[in-house]
Amino acid sequence: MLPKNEIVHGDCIEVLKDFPDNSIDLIFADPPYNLQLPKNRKLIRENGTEVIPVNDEWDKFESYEEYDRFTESWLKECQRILKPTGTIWVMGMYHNIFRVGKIMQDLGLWFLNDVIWVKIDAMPNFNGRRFTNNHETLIWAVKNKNCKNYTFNNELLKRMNGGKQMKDTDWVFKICRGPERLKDENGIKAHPTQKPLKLIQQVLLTASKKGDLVLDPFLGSGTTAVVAKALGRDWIGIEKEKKYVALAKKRIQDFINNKL
Amino acid sequence: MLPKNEIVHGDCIEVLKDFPDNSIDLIFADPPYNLQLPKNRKLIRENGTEVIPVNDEWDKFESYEEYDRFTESWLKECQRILKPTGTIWVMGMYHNIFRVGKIMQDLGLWFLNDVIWVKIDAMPNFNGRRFTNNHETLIWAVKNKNCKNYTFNNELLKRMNGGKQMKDTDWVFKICRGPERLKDENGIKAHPTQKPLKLIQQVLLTASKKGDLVLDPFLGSGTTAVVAKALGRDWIGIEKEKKYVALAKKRIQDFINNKL
DNA sequence: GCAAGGCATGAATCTACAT
DNA sequence: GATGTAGATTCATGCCTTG
Repeated sequence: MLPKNEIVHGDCIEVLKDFPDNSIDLIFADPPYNLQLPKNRKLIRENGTEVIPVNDEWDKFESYEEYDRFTESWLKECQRILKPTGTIWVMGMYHNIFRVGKIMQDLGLWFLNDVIWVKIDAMPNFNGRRFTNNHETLIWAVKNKNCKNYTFNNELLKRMNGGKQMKDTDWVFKICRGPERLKDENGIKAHPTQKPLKLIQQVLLTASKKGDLVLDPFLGSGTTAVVAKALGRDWIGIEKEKKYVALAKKRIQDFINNKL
Repeated sequence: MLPKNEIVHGDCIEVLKDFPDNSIDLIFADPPYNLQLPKNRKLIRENGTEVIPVNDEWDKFESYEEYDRFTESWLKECQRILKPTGTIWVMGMYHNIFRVGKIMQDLGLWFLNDVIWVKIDAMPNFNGRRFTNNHETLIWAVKNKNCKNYTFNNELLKRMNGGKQMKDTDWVFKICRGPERLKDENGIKAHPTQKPLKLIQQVLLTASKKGDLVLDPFLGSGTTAVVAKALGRDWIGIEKEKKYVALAKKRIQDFINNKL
């Protein structure tokens, strides 16, 4: 039925179709951003090193329409399986978050906040033709407009914030670099978009309780699973790419071994 | 032809239809967040408290569609009249900005940044069920993907930012309160969504030059006109509500009188 | 051992110009 | 227009080497 505390290898839309209605407490989704980078262009730093872009096949879509169809499909399933007391978090940046947000509203998901993750140590804008991209947006929503009884750990958040109510602009975290960043056998980043543990931790501390069931339909490097495990939540991760399934499995096992 | 340095009283979509193609250097738009339909009108008691209407009758999906049609109409005109070297700024918050952003992308407008205005002195969230809303989002875009020669005053921005490249999260300004806030004869705020001068000033300093022509299709209290005048830009303002036309006209005249 | 400096690098819708 | 090549451009952070 529900494969708790496991990674499911497969297309998330297909996998989600087998999940029962109203069964998930919290969904964290970091879907493909549809970056649309120019082809055959390299970005070289002054010191001669090359910026490795997100160029994976999973981020490529033929058109806005195709991206929208994909987005609506997985969001529809997520909405269906989300409990009325649950919440969904969807993360993105200006390439995709506006499309995603409109589709969420059209499905009837009801927004609670759009939270700004202000990045520390983000990459500068090299050519000086725009502002530095220094944030990502997290849309936080309930299943529909009538859902009022969702989890929001206000007192905990206030304690974490020096006694003051936390703002949608108070999420300031480092990007994932250094020892936390998973590397492959060549020392290159093993996943192009690994998210920081602290960011996901903030999501789970905000909107879930111990024993809740957390779903990540785009598990990637497995950050959500590790954080859920650490915080005593059950979790389900879905990942399409076999190599990332293996990466995340090893990561989770390493985490458990070091913990015990 | 182009009513420079004037306020045009009328529906912005109708007014914009008479403007020639490729004629505006910078558009700043702070569109309405809610539908202005009669069935959605809010009732305000004499003591200022709000009568909450029964909303169950009207179809929520229909209202989104109505808002989307309106949004697409004015954005289409704005895109048409924007110079290939110009840029458009559209401001909003989570109620509307995702819908607006998707429609902009669908029209072919090409995003440069989504800038976060981090508010100072924003209202707290009283019931402790969400994060405090502490920001608004400004989408900054060019007419289409191929437009590269837009104005971005990088050197000025760096000087304003201590020699460092400015980030999309560096826009921290107070909300419009105190003497800057226009009041009516009863001392009540004369416009519900008056924006701070410094915010609009940052927009114009970022993406326009002296002598450029700036358009605000939702002029409201006239902040854009005042800032444009102060910075030596020409401007056009469109405003549908007669009382706000009068308010802005007086404000601009007061500004000119005090300046001279 | 400690301080200073070199070096790597991060979800990025690069720009200008020639062909 | 589309494509290819050369050019100009950037910040914070942490690890590691050097002195």
